[in-house]
Amino acid sequence: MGTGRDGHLAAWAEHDSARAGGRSEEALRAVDELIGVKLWENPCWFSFRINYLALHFNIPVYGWIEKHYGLQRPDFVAMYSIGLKGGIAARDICSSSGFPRNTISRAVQKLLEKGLIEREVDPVDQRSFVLKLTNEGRKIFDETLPPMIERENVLLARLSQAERMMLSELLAKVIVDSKNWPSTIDPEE
Amino acid sequence: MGTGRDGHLAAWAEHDSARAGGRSEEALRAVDELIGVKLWENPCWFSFRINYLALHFNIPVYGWIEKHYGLQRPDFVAMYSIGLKGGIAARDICSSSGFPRNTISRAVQKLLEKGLIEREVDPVDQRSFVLKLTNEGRKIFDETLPPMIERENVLLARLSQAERMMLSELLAKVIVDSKNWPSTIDPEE
DNA sequence: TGCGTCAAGTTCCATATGGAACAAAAAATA
DNA sequence: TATTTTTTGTTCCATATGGAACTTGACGCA
Repeated sequence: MGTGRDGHLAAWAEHDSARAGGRSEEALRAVDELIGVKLWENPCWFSFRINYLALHFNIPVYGWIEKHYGLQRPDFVAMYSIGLKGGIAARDICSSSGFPRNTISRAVQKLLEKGLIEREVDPVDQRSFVLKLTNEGRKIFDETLPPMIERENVLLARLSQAERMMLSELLAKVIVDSKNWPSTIDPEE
Repeated sequence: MGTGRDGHLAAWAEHDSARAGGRSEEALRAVDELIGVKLWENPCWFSFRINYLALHFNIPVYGWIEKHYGLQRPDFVAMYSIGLKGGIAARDICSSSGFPRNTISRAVQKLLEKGLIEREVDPVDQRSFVLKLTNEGRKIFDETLPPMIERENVLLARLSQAERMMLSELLAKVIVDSKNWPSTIDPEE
């Protein structure tokens, strides 16, 4: 664990050394005042950075998709998931995306109505359905990929190829451990 | 820029080398099937990872906060922002958190009603208000910090201290560039 | 000084969202 | 086998959410 036994606040203090190392005077002035504080003087440095980046990907990308295809975020997330791996069930989309069952249920129905996916009863489990993209769905999937990738490249523009690989590996290493994360914070639950 | 001129899909191909390098056979089996695909065979590797991590911080943390303090996400985000830097205005919370003006406006009013913050008219701009935590607000801020930091440590448990610093610096380097990101994807806007 | 434009915060309103209860099938248990 | 418990997807409903219009004050410019 490392930092665990030192208590909660130790992590903040330890992280201070990273602050001093990583921050240039130029960087301090480069960002908005409060963003700077949230970036450099924030005990929850990780969650702010993650959320800030997610935000600056999601808002433009999902805004654009809704405007052009009439699909909102849960709809597109479902379609994208099916596009990445055909034959999955709604439950898989839930667990990998974090959206609740009912939201994904609605998304699936909307995609069916629009003719972007099709489904048939899973032969080995009569309750659930096997989901696949239609040609129409695949077309949209293919069309939306480039602007999404482009947005990622905009965000990552300052990182070299080596830095991107390093970032990719670090984030993957964290996520691979996700099966060990308790789903709640509360000890008494 | 680097990858920019190679076109959109080049980034995916280039990233393939990272995949082969970073992924162990153990890692492949360690995560849920679809999560594995989204992690290792996803042209939008960055946004998935960021969103997945944000999710697994936000849901337990904000769920716990709402349950214990009756504050929802925008409320707490506003309070946390003010706690990090007193004297800010609502507009600052919007730009650093991505929540729209009306949502933050409601959050501020709720915090005022609960006596967690106080505000006075900004002397140099009669339209806006200077926001500060009350003692009560500061108390909640202090109480919520440890479990939030603890949740970060749970997520980052597999990373060494050196890896955390590396991750911290890489993410910061990306965010410092955020002033250069266009707010939209659409070229014709 | 007066006028048009912009920015901060609020209010209104349509709807997207998620919790909870539900039905049906599968799995577990006895 | 019979019975309980879990899982999958849907429906219902209260409400959180964000777009758009609005008010008021600041700012630019003639």
